[in-house]
Amino acid sequence: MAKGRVKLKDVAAAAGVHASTVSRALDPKTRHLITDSLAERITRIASELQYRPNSIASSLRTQQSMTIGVLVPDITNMIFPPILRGIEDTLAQQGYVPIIANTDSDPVKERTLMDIMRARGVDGLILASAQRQDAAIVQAMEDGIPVVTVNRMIDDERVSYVINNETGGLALAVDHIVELGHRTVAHLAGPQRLSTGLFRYYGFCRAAKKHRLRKWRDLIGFAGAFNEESGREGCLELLDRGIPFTALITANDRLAIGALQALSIRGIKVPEEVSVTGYNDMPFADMTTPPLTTVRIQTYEAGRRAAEIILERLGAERGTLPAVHEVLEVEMVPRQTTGPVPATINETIFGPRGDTPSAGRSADIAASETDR
Amino acid sequence: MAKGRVKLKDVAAAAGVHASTVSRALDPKTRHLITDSLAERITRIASELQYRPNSIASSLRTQQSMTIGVLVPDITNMIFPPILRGIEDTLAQQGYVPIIANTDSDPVKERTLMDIMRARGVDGLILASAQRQDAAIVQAMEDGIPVVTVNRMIDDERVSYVINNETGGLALAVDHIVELGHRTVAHLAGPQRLSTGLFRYYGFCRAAKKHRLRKWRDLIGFAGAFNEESGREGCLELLDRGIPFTALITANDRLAIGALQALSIRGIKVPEEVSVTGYNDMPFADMTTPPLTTVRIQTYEAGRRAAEIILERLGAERGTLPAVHEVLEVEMVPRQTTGPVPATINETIFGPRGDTPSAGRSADIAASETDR
DNA sequence: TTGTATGCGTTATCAC
DNA sequence: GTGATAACGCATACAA
Repeated sequence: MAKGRVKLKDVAAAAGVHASTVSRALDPKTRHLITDSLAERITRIASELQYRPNSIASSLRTQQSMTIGVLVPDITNMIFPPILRGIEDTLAQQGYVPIIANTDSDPVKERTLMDIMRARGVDGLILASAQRQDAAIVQAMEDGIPVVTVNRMIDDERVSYVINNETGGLALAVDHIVELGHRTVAHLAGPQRLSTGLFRYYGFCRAAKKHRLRKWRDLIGFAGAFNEESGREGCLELLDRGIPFTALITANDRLAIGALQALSIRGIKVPEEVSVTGYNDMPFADMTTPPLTTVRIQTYEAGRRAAEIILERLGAERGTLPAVHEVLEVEMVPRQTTGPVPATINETIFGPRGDTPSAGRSADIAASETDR
Repeated sequence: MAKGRVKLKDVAAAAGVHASTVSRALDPKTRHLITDSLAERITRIASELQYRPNSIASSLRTQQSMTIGVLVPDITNMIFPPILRGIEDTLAQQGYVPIIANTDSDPVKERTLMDIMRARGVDGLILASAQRQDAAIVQAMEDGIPVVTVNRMIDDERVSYVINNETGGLALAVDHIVELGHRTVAHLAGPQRLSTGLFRYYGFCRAAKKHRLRKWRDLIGFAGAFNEESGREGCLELLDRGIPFTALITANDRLAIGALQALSIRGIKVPEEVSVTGYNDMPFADMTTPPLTTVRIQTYEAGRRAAEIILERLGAERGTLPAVHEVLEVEMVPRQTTGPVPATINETIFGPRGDTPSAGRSADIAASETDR
C-alpha cells in the first residue's frame, strides 16, 4: 500500500476548509449540503491533487467493504469464466469488486474460504460451488450475510439462487432424440449431490416416461464427477451392460466428450450407430469430432442476475427481502453427434469387453477432478 | 458486513486482560512476548468465541491490505484461467487474495482499473494485460507500487516479468516444419503491440533465416488481434497473395483455428496440402479437427512465479529488489495438423478467390476481440 | 451551510 | 510481561 498518499486532510488544507467538508463535497449523497461553488472548488482541488479516497478507511467507518466473495469449484473449468464475467461486470457498475477463490469442490476448503471471505468483511457471497447439502452456506445465511448461489442451488428454500432450467433442458435433449426416431435411450447422469446432476436426472426420467422409452430404467448410469474420465468410464459401463441402445444422453459436455472417447475406443460410430448429447454448450463444444449436439445454458446472464440479486439485498434492511429463485431458459443446439436412429442395431457392440480407457491423453484428463 | 461480530475487546473482556494483550497473543510474530499459559488461554477463548480478526481494521492500521490487484484482458479467454489459478494458489499460501478485473484489452479501462485497485490499497499489481507501451504501468512503478507482468512484458526493463520463451518456441515450430521437409513456410504473426506477437515474429524471422527458407519475407501476414476471426482473414489474405506455401506457422492457437477454418473454406486439405501450427496449447487445442500441432507454454507456472515475485517485493524495503526477468521454457507438441511436405504443390489453391469468411459461427467468433 | 468531535477495530509505542 | 494510549483515514451526529 502506497504511503505518501494524499488524504482528505490534505485536500482540506489546500482548499482552506475542514476535512469533513471535503468528505461531504466529494460524496454524491451529501454533496447537496455544500454550497455549489465550494463543492466545485473542492472537487477541482481534489482532482488536481489526485486525491483517491482510501477505501479501507472508508470501509472501517461505514462497515461496508464494497467487496463480494465469489466461490467457484475451479476457474479453469470453462463453464465458470463467463459466469464470473457476468458477476464482475455487474458488480463494477455499483463500485463493488469480487474476491474470487477456488474450492476444488472440497467442502472443507469451501468452509475455510468462506471464513476468510467473512474475515475480510465481504458484504455478500455468490457461490457457484454449492452442493445440495451445504452446511457452510446455511450457516452464513443464518448469520445474516446475503448469499446467492448461481448455476447450482442447495436444498434450502431460504437461499436465493439463479439456475438454468435443468429438467426442461434435459427434456429438450430427449425430445430431440425421440424426433430422430430413437426409442432405446441411455442416460449418463451427473453427481446427485449437485442440483445440476439431480435435476437433469429428473428431467431424463420424466421425459423417458412421457415418451414411453424402452428399458430406460436399466439404461441409467451415474458419473461420480462432471469430467471426461467419468464420462469414459460411465459410457463403458453402460455399454458393458449388454442392453443395446441407440442414443446416449449425458448430463454434461465433459461427460459427453468422455463418452465420445469411449465410443471411439470400442469402434462405435457416432452418430451412425449411437447418438450422443451433451449439456451446457461450453466453449469449444462445437470443436469436438463430430461437433457436439448439446443444450445451451445461460452463463453470463446467470452471473449477471446473481450479482444483481446480491446488490439488491445489500441495499435493503437485513432479511427484509425474501429469497429469489430464478430459473433461466435453455436452448437445444443440434450439431453432428446426433442422427436418425439406425435401421438395424448392431447388437455385437454391446456387452462386456474388459478393456480399460486407453492411456495417453487420459492421464491429462484424469487430472481434472472438477465438477460443475 | 456482519454487525455483531466479536472483536478483540470482547475476547479481552472474556479473558480478563487488555485488548492489546489479546492482539499480541494471537499474532504469531508477537506471541513470544506473552506468557505461554496466558497466550494459550487467550487462544482458546478466542476460538470459543469464534473470534475472527477484522482484516479491514488491521489493514488500516498496518497499511497492508493483503490484497493483490490482477488484471487480465478477458477471463473467458482460456489461456488466462490457469495463470490466475497459479496466482491465487500462491498468494493464498501467504494470506493474500487477488482482486481480479478484466480490461478487455482497452488501455483506458486498464488505467481506470488500476486506479480503482490502488484506491483499494492493493499491495501489488500483477498484470496479464500489459501492452508493450503501457504508460499506466510505468506510472504505477514510479509511484513505488510493486508490479509484475505475466505472459507479456512491456518495453521498460525496470518492470519485472514472467514470460515464456517466445522466440525459442517459434523456432521450435519452424524446426519441426523443416524436419518434415517444408521449404516455403508462411507466418501469420500476432499483434506487434504485444510482446508475445512481436517475439514470435522475431522467432520466425530468425528461424527462417537460419534454415534459408524460400520467399519467407513475402509470406508474412499480421493479425490485428489474437482471435479466430483475424486468423481466418489473415490466412485468406496470405492465400490470395498467390505465392504457394506448404506450411503456415501461426502466432497463436486461436489464429490457427481461424486459419483451419479458412483452409477448409477454400477446400485445402490439412495437413496433406498445407501444414499448420498454433501456439500456446490452450485447453482443447487437441480437440480441433485435425488435432492441432502447437507449442505448449507454461501458464499455471507463470502465474505461480509472478505471485512469488510480487510476494518477495512486498517483504523487502520498497525499491530494494531489482527487477526480475524470468523466461519459462516451452515445448513442441506435434499433433495432426502438420505432416510431410507434399510431393507436388497444387498451385491452383493459391491466388485471389474473392470469397469472404462464411457467416454462421463466424458471428459468434467475431464477438470475441480478446487478444493475448 | 460548515466546523467539531468521536469512533470504526486494530496494532504499535509507550509506560509500568 | 502486560496495560494504557494513540493513530491509521474517513464519515457522521451534533453543534454552531
